[in-house]
Amino acid sequence: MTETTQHRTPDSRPTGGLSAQYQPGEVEQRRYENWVSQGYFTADPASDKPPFSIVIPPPNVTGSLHVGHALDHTIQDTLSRLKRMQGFEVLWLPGMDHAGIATQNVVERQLAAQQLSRHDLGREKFVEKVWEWKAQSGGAILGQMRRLGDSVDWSRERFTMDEGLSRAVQTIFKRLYEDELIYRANRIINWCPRCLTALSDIEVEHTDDEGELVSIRYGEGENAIVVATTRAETMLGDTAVAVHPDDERYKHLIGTEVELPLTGRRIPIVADEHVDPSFGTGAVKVTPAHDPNDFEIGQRHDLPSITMMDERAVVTVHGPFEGLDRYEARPAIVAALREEGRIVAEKRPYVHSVGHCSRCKTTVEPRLSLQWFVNTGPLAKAAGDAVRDGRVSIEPAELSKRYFAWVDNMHDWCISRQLWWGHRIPVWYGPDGEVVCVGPDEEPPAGFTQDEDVLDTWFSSALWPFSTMGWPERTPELEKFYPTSVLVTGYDILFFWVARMMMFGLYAMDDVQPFNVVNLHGMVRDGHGKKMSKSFGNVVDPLDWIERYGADATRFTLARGANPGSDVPISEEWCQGSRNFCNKLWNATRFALMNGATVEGELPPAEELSAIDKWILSRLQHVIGEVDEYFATYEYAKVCDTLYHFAWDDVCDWYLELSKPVLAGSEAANSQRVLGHVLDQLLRLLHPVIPFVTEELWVALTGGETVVKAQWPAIDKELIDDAAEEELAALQKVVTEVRRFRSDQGLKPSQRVSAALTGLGNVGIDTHEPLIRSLARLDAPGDGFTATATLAVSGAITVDLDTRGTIDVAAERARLEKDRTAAEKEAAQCRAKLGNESFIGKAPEQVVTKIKDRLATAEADLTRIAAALEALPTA
RNA sequence: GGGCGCGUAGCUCAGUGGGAGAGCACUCGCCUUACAAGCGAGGGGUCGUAGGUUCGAAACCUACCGCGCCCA
Repeated sequence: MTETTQHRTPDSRPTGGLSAQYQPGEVEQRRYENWVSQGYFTADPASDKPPFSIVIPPPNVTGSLHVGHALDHTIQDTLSRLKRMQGFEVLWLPGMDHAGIATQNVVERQLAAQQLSRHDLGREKFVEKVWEWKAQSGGAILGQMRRLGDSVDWSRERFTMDEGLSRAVQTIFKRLYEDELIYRANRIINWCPRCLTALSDIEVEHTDDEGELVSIRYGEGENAIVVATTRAETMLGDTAVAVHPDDERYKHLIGTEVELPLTGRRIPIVADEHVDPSFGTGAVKVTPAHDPNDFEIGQRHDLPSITMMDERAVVTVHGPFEGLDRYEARPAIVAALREEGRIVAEKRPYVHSVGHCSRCKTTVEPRLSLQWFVNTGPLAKAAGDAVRDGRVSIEPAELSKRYFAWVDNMHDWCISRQLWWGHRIPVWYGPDGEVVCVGPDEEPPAGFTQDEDVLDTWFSSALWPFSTMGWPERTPELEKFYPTSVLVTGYDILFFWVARMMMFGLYAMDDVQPFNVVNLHGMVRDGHGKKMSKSFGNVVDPLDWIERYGADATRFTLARGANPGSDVPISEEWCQGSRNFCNKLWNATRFALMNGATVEGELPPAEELSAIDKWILSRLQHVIGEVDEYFATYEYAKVCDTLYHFAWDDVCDWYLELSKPVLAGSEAANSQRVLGHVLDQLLRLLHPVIPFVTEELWVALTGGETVVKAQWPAIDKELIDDAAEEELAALQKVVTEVRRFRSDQGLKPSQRVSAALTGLGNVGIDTHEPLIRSLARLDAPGDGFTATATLAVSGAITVDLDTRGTIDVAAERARLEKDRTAAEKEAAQCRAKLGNESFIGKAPEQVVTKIKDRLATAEADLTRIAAALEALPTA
């Protein structure tokens, strides 16, 4: 298998230098570099063509191409290439995200290997170090995008931390600040005790974890009250116990105080509507500094907040527990309470929902702290309205419900992060508590110091559709390409990113939406629909597939699985199938070249064409129409499926086989031209999904410069030919029936059989008799022809075969009986319907007619099957 | 707990009122001058369960069972 069969074909016929098998590795790099150097992907804002633009969801600078990117990029590249061929000026803008926490973590890990922390370097040196890291190791994904074939405009690559984008960040921050849409406040936020930073709500992942539920008795005797908690350690920070105001069990206690165990503090018992009387004992401990719900209860009842842990989740309250980590403190405190006889019940394990840092998986600690927030109210309203009024459509539309649920209930967005890598908050503080927000071209007053925090990475990502085009300047790019045409991304970041781009885009761009369409795709899963995970060992590395099967096969596998809104299962077997498909195209084109296929000159007029040529041209028109329709509705799987079947079934299995005799003869010219045309069009249609093999083949076939710039096929209604399609359907039926007979009879393909065909004229295919004979391997009846079997094909065609007396009667009887059973079932179904008066009376006329036709066909079949069975010799 | 979605062939999925489909897998036969990464033929499904609407339900409605995702 290692040796290629490059010169196996007779060299008398030109093959365009194509080997017997497609070798993607040899083609891809060469083609890609050529496309880029020719400038095919460079967008021109001054162009007269209508614009089509996509901004890439910027991958993390730390990232490498995983299979999710491969899907996302395949779709974007497919759309970009399609639109380019359709005559649009296409901008697909690439770039990367600085990925605050992720990148800082990477560099900190490197420092840790040298026993250093970022504090040893200091802020300035550390940030320098991160830039160094980026220069050396960042952006591996960019090279990998080339291998996938991404037709991005490399001349416009951007980075969220580059100068222009930083300027955009500062500009919008100041605007929002001045519009009072950004504020600073002491709030309870999600805190990662490992990353030591605040997180926004959506950077927290909830999972059901095993914990414990401990019931603790506060107070003594009649005034005792039992609270249930999963976080016993936080009792050190309790400032109240809350019950529901209507809870009869506790009415007498409302307004009284109990002693908080282990501390000697006395805390009030308050009534609050938000307490669920059915949870636990119906009484809850209130720790305003360490729980978001408790924080709100605290606000409503004016309770003090006692912070009992530091930023690393270590207990800071003086006493025996001071210095213990939260997980050490929990059992220690439970033990101490148990000793006092205060533990009433313990449930272990107790499964409940726990939040984790989306970056490092550490359990999030709610923490009261001073942070910056975006007031999302008016921004989220506008973001919802843009979808509601149709300026932005979400595809598939069902997912817009989720979008509304999110934007209509958005919490204020915590945007400050206690990190060093990111856009530093442009707010400066004066010696006397002055606060100044500094714009891009402004200087802070002397003696002021800048806020230490940086912005959430998603803050700059939210500006991506316009910051990358030069905003806040009014650039030709913005003029031409904003709003962007489509945003392609996974439904998992609808909230992270899409909603935020909508808010900032509408705000910054005078209420013009950042994109017209949001095309959401699913998550890539393994061949059994399971989530890919390292621990499960089912992760596909797209680069591995590209290496072994080619970028086109990888892309086709992904696109073929991409049904709207649903996840995309892939497996290596299916990728092999895609590779086989590319090879099929390769060989079809090779065959065409060996047989003089050409794209020179006009197509011959219909009246000069054979039914076969007219048929394939007609089929092609339908396919063009279907592909256009499916692209318009983002049905990538159906685009692929349609083209796969047209190419393999119609073109290769039938058209090429039917054309072989003509192409080998002296009157091949018309078919050579039609074959050239069909392949030319087919390769164009496939190019957006599988760019490399189509480019190689199209150039070989047509001698053109590149299929990248070729015009997208348009339907020619003149070429639709129903008569030719019916004719070919009849022809296919005869051939298939004879093949089935041969197969059932165990006749080998090499075994020629004499046969007489009658009745072909009944369906107008008498002229195709030689073809039928060739495809079904039937010889003309010679002297001494004796029919030993008769095959009655529906449509009054009869094939008498001379099988030299060796007919397998049992096999033939079985075959006919199977046909009879099917026909009987069909006839019975039809009769039942037609015998139903309600059906006749209420069903539409064309349905009734159709059923009548079906019955007639079934009855005719039954008659000929009965005759054939009758004619069989008895065993 | 709230919301959304899904149960169709061994696997993964199309089909959304009128003849149960595809890819892969499987069985049988073939080195057939483009392709064995191929060609030809075939087997395989009470469309999750139970009711209902309808002349007619895989599709529409209700309930239940099972699974998934998002949010709290």
